[in-house]
Amino acid sequence: MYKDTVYSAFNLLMHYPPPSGAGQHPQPQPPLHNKASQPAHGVPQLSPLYEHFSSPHPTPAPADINQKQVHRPLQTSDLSGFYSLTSGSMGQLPHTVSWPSPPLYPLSPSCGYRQHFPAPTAAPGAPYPRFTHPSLMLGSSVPGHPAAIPHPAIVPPSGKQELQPYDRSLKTQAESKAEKEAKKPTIKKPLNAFMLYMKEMRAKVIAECTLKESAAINQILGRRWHALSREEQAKYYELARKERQLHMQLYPGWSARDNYGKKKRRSREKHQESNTGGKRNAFGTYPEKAAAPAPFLPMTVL
DNA sequence: CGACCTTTGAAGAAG
DNA sequence: CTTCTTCAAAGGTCG
Repeated sequence: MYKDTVYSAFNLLMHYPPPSGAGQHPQPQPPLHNKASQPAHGVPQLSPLYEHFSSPHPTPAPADINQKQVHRPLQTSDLSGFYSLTSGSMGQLPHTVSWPSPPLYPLSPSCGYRQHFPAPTAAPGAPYPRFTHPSLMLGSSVPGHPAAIPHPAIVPPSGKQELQPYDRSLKTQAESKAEKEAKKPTIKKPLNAFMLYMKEMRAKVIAECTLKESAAINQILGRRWHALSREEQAKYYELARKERQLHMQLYPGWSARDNYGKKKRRSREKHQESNTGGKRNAFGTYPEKAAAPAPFLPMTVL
C-alpha cells in the first residue's frame, strides 16, 4: 500500500547503508506448505511446526528500540529473551510497523490517545496495564484437554448460535446435503496481535471514554497500539504466534481461503465510496476520506 | 437481518 | 516479486 511504500522508503533512508554483515537482502518467507525450505542464514534450525514463523526480514536495529519515530521491521534481536519459549523456536515478527493514519473520527482528547499516552485517567506514574496471558483464549480445546470446550475459532455458520437439531423429515437428499454443507461450523481465522490487544483493552477504553461504538473504540485502540512500546507489542505478537500455532495444530488443512466469500461484501469501489458517501459514521458525522499519511514525526509531537 | 464503520496484521489472490 | 483484497473482533447504526 502507499503507506507501507512510503515507510519502507523512509526505513531505507534511515538505516542504509546497514552495518557490515547485517541488513542484507531479506530471505523470502517460506510458504506455509513448503516444509523443505531452508532457514535463513544465522537463524536456528526450526522444527517443522515453527518453520512458518521464522523471522522474515532481518534488519539492523536502531540504538534505541523504544524510539517510536523510527519505524523499521521488527526483529528477534529486539526481543532477546522474549522469543525463547521453545528450544529452537523463533517468534514471527511483523514485516513492518506502519505509522497510524490520521483519525477520521473527532476523537475526544479526554481519551488521551493522541497527546497523553497512557490515558490520563491512569494513576500518575502508574505503568501501562500489564498484559495478562489470557489462557482462556488458548488451550481450552487442545486435544486431550479434560475440559472439552470448543476452540473459539469454531463457530456455527451464523456466528452466534449453536447448531440446531436437523429435521430430516422435510428435506430431500440434495437439500439436506446442501444444508449440511451450509451448516458446517466455520473455522475462524486466528486472531492477530492487534486483535488480541483489542480484545483485552476494549473494555478499558469503553470505561475510560464512555464510548460503546466499536468503530470509534477501534480508532482509539489503533492509536494506543502505536503508542505501545516495542516490548509491549511483542507480547501480543507472541500470543498471536501461539494462536496461529495452535490453530495449525487443531486444523491442519484449514486455510484462510476457506472463509473467503462467506461475508457478503460490497465491491471495492462501492466500499470506498461508502467512506465519503451519505452514510454516517459511528459518531453520527460524515467521515472524510483518509488523508495521506502524516509526515514522519514522533508520536510525542502529534 | 445483515452490511457498514473502524483498526492492524496475516495470508491468499492477482498482476 | 509487489500490490491488492479479505477476514479476523466489536457493537451501534441503518437500509
